[in-house]
Amino acid sequence: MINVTLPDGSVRSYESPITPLEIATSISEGLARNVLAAKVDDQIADLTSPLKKDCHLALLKFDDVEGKKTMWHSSAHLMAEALESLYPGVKFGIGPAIDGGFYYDIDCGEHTISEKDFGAIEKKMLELASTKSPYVRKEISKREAIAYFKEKGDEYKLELLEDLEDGTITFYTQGGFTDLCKGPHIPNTGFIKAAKILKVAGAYWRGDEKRKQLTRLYGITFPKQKMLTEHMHLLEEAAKRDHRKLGKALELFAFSQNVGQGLPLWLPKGAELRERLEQFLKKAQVAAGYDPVVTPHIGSKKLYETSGHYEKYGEDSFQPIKTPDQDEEFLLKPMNCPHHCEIYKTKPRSYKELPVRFAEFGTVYRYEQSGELHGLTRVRAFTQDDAHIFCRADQVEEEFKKVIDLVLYVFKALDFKEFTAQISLRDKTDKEKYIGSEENWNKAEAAIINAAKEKGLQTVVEYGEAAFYGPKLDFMVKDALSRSWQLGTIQVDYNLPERFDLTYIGSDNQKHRPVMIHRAPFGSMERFVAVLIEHCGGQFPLWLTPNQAAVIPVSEKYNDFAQKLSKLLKNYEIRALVDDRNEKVGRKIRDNELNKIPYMLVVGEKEMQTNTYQVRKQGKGDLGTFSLDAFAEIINNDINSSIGD
RNA sequence: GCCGAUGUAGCUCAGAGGUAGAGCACUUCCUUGGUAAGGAAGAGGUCUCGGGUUCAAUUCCCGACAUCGGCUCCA
Repeated sequence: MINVTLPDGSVRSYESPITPLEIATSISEGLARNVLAAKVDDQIADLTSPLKKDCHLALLKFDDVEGKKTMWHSSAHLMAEALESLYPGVKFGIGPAIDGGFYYDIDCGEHTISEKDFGAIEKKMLELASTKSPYVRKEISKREAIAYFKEKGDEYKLELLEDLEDGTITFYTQGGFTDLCKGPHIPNTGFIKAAKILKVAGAYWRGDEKRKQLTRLYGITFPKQKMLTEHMHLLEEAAKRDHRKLGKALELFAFSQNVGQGLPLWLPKGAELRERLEQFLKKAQVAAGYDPVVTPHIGSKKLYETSGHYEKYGEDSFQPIKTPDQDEEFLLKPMNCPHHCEIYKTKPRSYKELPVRFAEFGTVYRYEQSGELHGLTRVRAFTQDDAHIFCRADQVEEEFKKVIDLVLYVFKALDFKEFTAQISLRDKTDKEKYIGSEENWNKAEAAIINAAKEKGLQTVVEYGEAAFYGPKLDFMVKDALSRSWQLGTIQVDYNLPERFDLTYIGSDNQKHRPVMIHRAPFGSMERFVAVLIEHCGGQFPLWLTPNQAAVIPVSEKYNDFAQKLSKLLKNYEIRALVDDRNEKVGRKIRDNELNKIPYMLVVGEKEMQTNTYQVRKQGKGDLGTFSLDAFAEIINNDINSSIGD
C-alpha cells in the first residue's frame, strides 16, 4: 500500500503500483476525462507512469499552466507526425512548448513551407488526433537511439543525442511517429480537439547564426474548438493595441523612406506627449539631485576608442564622419556616457561632492540590423533619458536604491503594474568576455542583488546577460502581443572610470577611482512611448494626453461661444480642442470618442444661458452638469491621483 | 544580417495580361442640429522602384527597396 497526498491535503491509500490516471478514475469519471498530466512531488509525469511509493500528487488539467504546457508539447509531436506524413523526409530539430503554444524546428530540404500550407497541416493534425493514439514511452539505449536516427537520416537528433548519457534516453511514440523526448506527455492525441498553425519563421539551429537555418513552425492547440476561437479573438484585440497602428491613427509618429529606415519622425501630437513625459522626469530628477548637462550629437572617434566601444561595436555601426582634415574622424554619438565622463573630468573632484549626477535627454544613433527594426521599440535614432552617477564605492548601493525608487515612481505615474525586474549577471562559465576585476564584479553584483531585495522587487536573475563592463538591473515590460521589452535600466560600471582615468580626492588626500552608474528610467523615449501606447491602448493618462477635452457646439451658432470656453479652460490649464465641424452632435461625439478624447463638453443655448456644462467622459457617457470650477476639479483630482503633486 | 510573407488612393482593403475599384477620411454645396455615422456632388493613383518576357505588364519572371512575422544581435 502507498499513501498519496492530494493538493487539498487529503491522503488516500492505494495498492502499489497504481497510475495517476487510475487514481483520477477512482475520484471521478469527469476528472479522468480532463486530466492531462500528473505532478508527482513537484515533478511533472505521465499519467500512465506507475507510482511506487508515498507521494504528493496533483492531477493537471488544461487550466493548469503545466497541464497546458504538457498538452502543447504533445501537440508539437502531433504536428511533427502531420509534417512527416505531408512532407516525407523532413528532419526535426527541437519542438518545445512555449508560453503561447509550441513550435517545432524542421528541415524540409528543398520544400519551403509557407502560410498556404497551414490549412493542410492543421487538417492533418486533427485527423491524426481523432485516432486517439496513445503517447507511448520507451526507455532506450543510446546505441539503439543512434541507430534509429541514423537509419532515419536525422542529423539534428543525432547531434542532440551526443549530449545525452546512456541510460537516461527515452523515446515517445504516437501513431506512426517516434521522437527523442524526455516527456512527459498527455495520455493520447484525442485530447487535442482544435489546432492552429500560427506562424512560420527561420531559426538558426541551436541559436547559432553560423549554423544552418531551420524552419520554425509555431502552433497552438486546445481541448475545445471554442477555446481556439476565443484565443484568436484575443490575439486580434491585442493587435488593435499595436503602437504602430495606434501611432499612425492618433498621429503621434511616422516613418518615411525618404528619411531612412528606423529613423522616427515625431508628429506634433506625439512630440507634445513626449515633451510632457520629459518635463515630468526632469522635475523628478531635479528633486533627486541630478544636474542637467547637454552634449553634442557627434564626438571624436578617439573618444569611443578610449571608452572601448569603438572596438566592440564600431564595425557594425554608422561609419565615421569624415572632415576636410584627413586626420579627423567623428562618430554619430552611439551613447552619452563618454561625453559625461569628460564633463566629470573638467575639474578635480573631492569626495565631499560625490555623488555627482549628470542627466541628459541625449539622442543616440546605432546601426541596428535591418531585420531588427520594429516600430518605435527598435530604431536607429533614439533619445535616452540618460544620467550617469559618479560616486564612491561605499555609495553604490545607496545610489542604486535611489534610482530604483525613481524608476518605480515613473512606473506608478504611468500605471505600469506588470513588469519584471531582471538582474543580469556574468556568464558563470565564461568570465573572459567581461572587463574589470573579479573583486569589483562581485561587489557590484552583490550591491544590485541587495538593493533589489531591499526594495522588494520581484526579480529574475539571468546569467550571461550582463553588459561587458558591469552587471545591470533591467525593468522589463510586455507589449500588446506579449513580447518583452527592456524599459528602465540601471547599470554599474567599473570600466569607464578606469578607461577615462576618472578620480576624486579622498579624505586621505589620495586619488581614488569613482564608480559609475548608468541609468535610464524610461530607457528611451521611443521605446517607452511605444510600450505606453500599447499599455493604455492609446488612451493616455489624463496628465499626458494631447487633448484632455473636446468642446462640442451643437450647431455653428455656438462656435464662437465654444472658442471662448476653450480659452477659459486654458486658464485652468486644461487642454481642449473645439470641434466646430459642420456635423451633427452625435457625429462629433462619436468621432471624439474614437479619438479617445477623455472629456467632452457639449455647448448650446442652455450652456450659454447658465454657464454650466454637460460633461461627458470617454467610454463612460454623461457625468451630469458642472460649473467650470467643478469640472476643473474633476480633472485635477484625476491627475493628482496618478502623479501626485 | 538570415529565413518566410507582403507592397494598389491619406487609411482599411477588393481586382484582373488590354493603362483601376469600394468603404472611411478629404473638398464643395445643402442642412443648423442636444449625446456614438444627416444628404448630395467632387477631387484624389508612375498600382513601391528598376530590369526582363509580351503587340500589350500594375498583373507573369528576375533584382532592389520598404514593411510584417520570427531567428541572431542589442553599448
